[in-house]
Amino acid sequence: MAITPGAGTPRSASVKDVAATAGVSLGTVSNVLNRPDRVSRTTRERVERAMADLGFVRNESARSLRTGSTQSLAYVMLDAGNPFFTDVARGIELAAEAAGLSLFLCNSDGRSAREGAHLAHLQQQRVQGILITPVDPDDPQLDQLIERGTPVVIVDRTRAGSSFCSVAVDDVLGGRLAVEHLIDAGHKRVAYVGGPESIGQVRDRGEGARQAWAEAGLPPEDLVVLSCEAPTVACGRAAGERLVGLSARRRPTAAFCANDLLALGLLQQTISSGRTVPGDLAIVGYDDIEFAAAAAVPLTSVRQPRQDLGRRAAELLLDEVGDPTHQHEQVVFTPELVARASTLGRP
Amino acid sequence: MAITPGAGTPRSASVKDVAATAGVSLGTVSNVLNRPDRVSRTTRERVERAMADLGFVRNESARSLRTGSTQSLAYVMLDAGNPFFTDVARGIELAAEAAGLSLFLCNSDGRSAREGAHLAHLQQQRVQGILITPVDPDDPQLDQLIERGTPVVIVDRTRAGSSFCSVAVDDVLGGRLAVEHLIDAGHKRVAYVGGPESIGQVRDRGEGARQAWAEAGLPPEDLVVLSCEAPTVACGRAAGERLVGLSARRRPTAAFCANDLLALGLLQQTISSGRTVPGDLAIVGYDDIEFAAAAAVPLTSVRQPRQDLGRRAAELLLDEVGDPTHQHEQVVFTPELVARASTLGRP
DNA sequence: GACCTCCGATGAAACGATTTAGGCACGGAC
DNA sequence: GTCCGTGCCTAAATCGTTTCATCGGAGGTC
Repeated sequence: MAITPGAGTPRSASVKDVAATAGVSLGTVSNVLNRPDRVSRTTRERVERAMADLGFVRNESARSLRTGSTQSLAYVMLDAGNPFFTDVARGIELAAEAAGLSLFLCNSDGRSAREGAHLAHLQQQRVQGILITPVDPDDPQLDQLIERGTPVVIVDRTRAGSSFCSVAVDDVLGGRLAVEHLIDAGHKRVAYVGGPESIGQVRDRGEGARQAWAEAGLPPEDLVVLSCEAPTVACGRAAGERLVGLSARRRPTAAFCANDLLALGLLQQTISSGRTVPGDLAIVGYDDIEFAAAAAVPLTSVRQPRQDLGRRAAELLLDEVGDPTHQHEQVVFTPELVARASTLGRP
Repeated sequence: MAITPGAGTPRSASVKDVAATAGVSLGTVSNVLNRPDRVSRTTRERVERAMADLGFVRNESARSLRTGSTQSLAYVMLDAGNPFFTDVARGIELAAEAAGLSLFLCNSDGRSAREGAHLAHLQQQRVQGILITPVDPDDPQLDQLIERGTPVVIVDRTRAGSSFCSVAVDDVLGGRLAVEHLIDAGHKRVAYVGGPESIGQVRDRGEGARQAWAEAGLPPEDLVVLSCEAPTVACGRAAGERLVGLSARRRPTAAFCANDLLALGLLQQTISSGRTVPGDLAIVGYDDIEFAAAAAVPLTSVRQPRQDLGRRAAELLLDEVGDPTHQHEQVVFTPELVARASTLGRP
């Protein structure tokens, strides 16, 4: 009985094997792969046949070693569990696909260390470029990437200097829209439920809220700021409990939350504690994720063009990769308020 | 005035440059990188200094070409927008991180073509192994991967043969749990809102539902099956409209949905059309995603150990990669019903 | 028949890391 | 003084692909 040769690891066929099988030279196989028009039809078919027979799979490491470039981009997400970022990722993916590149998604999960590890690895992989929503936009590792030749585009964050392209949404405006909407509805005491101040978004949205409040001539102390540890559903619930604890005189009649996760948590806590939305508390969220509209009391929210955000970011990156005269650009999208039952229902 | 040398692309430093700068040979630099203990302290420090000065970044392509293996895994997700899969991904990531490997996430978005492109590319990259929730578990491309030496673990799906490891949850049991719960609550007419029958999960959960129904001795025609195009929030809403269209005599008093997205859509449609949950319609979902508990009427749902699913899958893959005596294994987790207000509230 | 052209195929030289077989210097033991 | 270990380092081969200068032969022209 014959013993299977090389039963250990079959180690896949190389161009050399293909060349031998097809009876041509190495260079010809490579031509079939990369410039099929330079090879005669009969030879090409013979080579393709050999590839199929041997189960040849091109070794991307060797290819990119030789050519000095890869066919991939990467997006380092801040939180893969937040639908906002997965929608952004989808926009990026569409652009990458259109350009014939593949996209790797990495999740930093809000942890600097994890982000750093991903970046180091991507740099070693020599990806064409990196899109990132950074834990900290001022992280010097980002500068180091640029210096060492890996283009970086910052997504949904901005940075003071301009050695990067970035794509973001005007969060100050978003904050204004939300609070103006509440003021128009007649609310005189409003809570701003934010995440930690370390997040630029949270600061900007709060700033927009304050601006709108001041312009309406309302007393600053009636815009109550609640800080949360993290912009999550659980923290939104906790914020709801803090609101209940306030005396009726000081209790806001409306809340603007820094994102939809917070808003959904707050919504749930409010309803399950027996109060009504928007009767006892009107709620505005931010991001307009799909679940916002699907909440049992559909959530008024500030919509960001998530997919466009991703697409535009990828386009900027591709331009930077392809065009030596590329100029860095800071794109700012305009958000839009989507009013739904959580602020519109009868009180 | 001096002209910046090589102003085009700086082309990063190689081990050769480091060796020249540090005044040692190439091999020594490699030793510093891979077996620092074999290098004297003074030499090592000199080399490390040179690396820092030159901004040396190891070229992973060259490394993996030479060593024949990479330091990465990949998870090809079916739908990155579904929190269920992002939670699974997190479990995988934890295991990968623990093993010192990096994880690439790819999103097939339910499209075979996209999935195929990702798989081909990953194979060319020579990733150590692939975890996948496939569009079609019987896709021959998966067999081809195995044949050509890339280990594959199937996640949240199963396959008849056993040339793969797989990790899944007992969906028949999950379906039973859901419907038994509704029967216990006294419902005599129940809808099963499923996705397309092409999805194994949808079939299995439906099968469990039918089993429970039959065992309770209830007439089969009172378990109404509604098929949806896709298991999404929008389709859940549409299903709600179809339910409303039924005559009061034929209209179910409860619905079991094949996943939480469907359930949330159905919940929203029901409430916004002026009916109550669970009064007019009790609802059970599946997956117990975070948003299920956060819905304004918290959703009863069948919980799957999502993160454990991912972790275990990654462990199986790592075992397959590392252990030549590896035996394929089909792990099946047990789901659990989490009862909440959407079935428990006063009618 | 000599010469030129053009197409297609060839083979060797890279790319940047790892690995392995050796080489050199220094010290200690006899 | 010779011999042998030991500790550190060097030099060269290698991984699989792409690229580029080159070569051979078929066909056309004078």
